[in-house]
Amino acid sequence: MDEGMSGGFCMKGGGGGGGGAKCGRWNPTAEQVKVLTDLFRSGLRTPSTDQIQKISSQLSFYGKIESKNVFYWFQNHKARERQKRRRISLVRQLDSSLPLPPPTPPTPTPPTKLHDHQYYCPEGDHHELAERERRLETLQLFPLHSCEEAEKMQYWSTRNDRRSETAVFSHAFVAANDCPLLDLRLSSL
Amino acid sequence: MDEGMSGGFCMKGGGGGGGGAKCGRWNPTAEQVKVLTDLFRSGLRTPSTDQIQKISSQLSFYGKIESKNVFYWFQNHKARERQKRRRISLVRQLDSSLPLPPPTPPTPTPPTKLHDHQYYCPEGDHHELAERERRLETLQLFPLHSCEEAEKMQYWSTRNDRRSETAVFSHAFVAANDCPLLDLRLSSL
DNA sequence: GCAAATTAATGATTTATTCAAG
DNA sequence: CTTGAATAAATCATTAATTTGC
Repeated sequence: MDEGMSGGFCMKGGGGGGGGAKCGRWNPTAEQVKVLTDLFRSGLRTPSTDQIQKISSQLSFYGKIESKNVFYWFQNHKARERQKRRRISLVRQLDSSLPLPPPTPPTPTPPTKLHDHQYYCPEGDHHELAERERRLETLQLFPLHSCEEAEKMQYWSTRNDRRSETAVFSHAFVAANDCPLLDLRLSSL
Repeated sequence: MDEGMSGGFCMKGGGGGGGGAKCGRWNPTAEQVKVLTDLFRSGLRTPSTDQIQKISSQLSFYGKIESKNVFYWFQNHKARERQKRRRISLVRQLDSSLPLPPPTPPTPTPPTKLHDHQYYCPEGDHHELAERERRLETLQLFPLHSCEEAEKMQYWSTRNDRRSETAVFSHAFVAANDCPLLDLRLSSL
């Protein structure tokens, strides 16, 4: 069951920089994860090559890391988030977990406290997600969990802004640690 | 902003049967809590509307209760279990800073085409830390036995396979009590 | 022993995300 | 790019435990 401490890093013996074996799998540090998560949460979904290199470079400060690790991390994280959402939607396709206005007609006292909050989705007229969803069903084994463990910081986080991209980088790093605070802006390339 | 008023809803009038008295908020009975807890432990995390209604209906046997109470209970319980788990899991990242092998590949990776499609799949074993983290939490959460099955069943029970749902529910109730041994199967609705 | 005051649990709301659709 | 759907996290608020003084 153990993750396999891996008697030691086998390193990718194969082709230079190519043959990644299961031996020396990247094991991100907490700081690295935090930075990546913050970047993701800040809107970064598919970093460009340049961005990946910068990120990787800066993250190497915290520990061993390669560009591809960054690339994979984003790809996996994005995919996993999607799957999670899909599964949840599936589970509640026809329903809506909610305090729901009791379908039970005879409710002597319709609580005034029952504000029309979020939950509310009576009809189950979901789109034709059925197909793919049904297939996903069998694939899902575990509930869900996200590595969103970032502390709640006052991110203005404007995903739309192009500036945010650069700002995001700095910010993420600042949040992660107070050490390097490097600049990953493309302009600084 | 408008904080002062607080909830400001001492809504009374009690629900149907209840009679006035403590109507500020639901006060679950021991039996109700036991059933809910067993359902949770059986893997039920986000009950559907139908499930909520059934649970609520059956739990009303023990005392006053509403659907939303069930909904909130699961929300809170799930969140607080996770929270508890998070507190404990401060131990991680044991090998964050390894001396890393001397021969750092001169060409970590010339990712010139990251955006096109797959980077380059070495072995296929590239997962991020999220997986490890998730597994850890899962194990800690259900140290007793495999709850994975229950969860799987839960997800499967969406629509195609109702037997699973039945199984989960029956299981929970059987374990929960010694009294009514109620049946929450959809078919029994 | 009881009751007011204080603390701990936990039910109920609000807020901030994320992905998806238009 | 904007809006919709649906949480999960964070927070608020009330009830039950308990502590303390008489």
